[in-house]
Amino acid sequence: MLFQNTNIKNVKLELGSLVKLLRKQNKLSQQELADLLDISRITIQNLEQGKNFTIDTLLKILQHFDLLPLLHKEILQYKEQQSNIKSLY
Amino acid sequence: MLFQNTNIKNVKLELGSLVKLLRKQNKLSQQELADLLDISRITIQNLEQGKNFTIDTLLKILQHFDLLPLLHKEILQYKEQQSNIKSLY
DNA sequence: TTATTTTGCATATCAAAATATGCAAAATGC
DNA sequence: GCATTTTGCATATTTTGATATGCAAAATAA
Repeated sequence: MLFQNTNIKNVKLELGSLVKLLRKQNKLSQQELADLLDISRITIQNLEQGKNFTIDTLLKILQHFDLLPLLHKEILQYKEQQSNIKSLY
Repeated sequence: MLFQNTNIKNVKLELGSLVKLLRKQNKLSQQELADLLDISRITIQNLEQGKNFTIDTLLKILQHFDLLPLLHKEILQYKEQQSNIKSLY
């Protein structure tokens, strides 16, 4: 499609799409990834399809693909940035 | 503390800390933010304290502070980047 | 200080995420 | 083509996130 408008539903769909991409690039089936993370295949399936899910599920997956440090850094940087902005007033 | 080691628990704590920062900068109480998003104060309290929570709760909060487009963009960019890397092999 | 607001935490209940199982459709490999 | 693997989806059950309420501690304001 031409563009994606930003709303909660689409962000969840994109997150699901990203997880599926990472899983495929690592040549893992839903069941294999589920077993590695000690969660069920259905949980991964629901996440990949844009259903609601918990932050623990997402972070377990990101951790497996070594993306937790990157996310952690982004959060810390954004916090730092926000704190600095406030101090200007 | 000197540095934060990256694990799931700490990332959840940082996310909670970020939400609290955004809420305070906008001079909202937990109850006021909860009312605006039609969720309960306890849900926001748990998120801010690093407990487990759903992606819907987080995205509602980010949406309120106009951070959904930024997150959406980051996800799309990361997906694009990953796809390009794979095509090199 | 004192009064007011906000927050943290406990308990209990409700709603929904996570799970288990089975099976058909789709994708993959031979 | 056929066999195998993977995925999607349905139903039912278990687990847990979300909620409501009350109250004490902490923070804020007066």
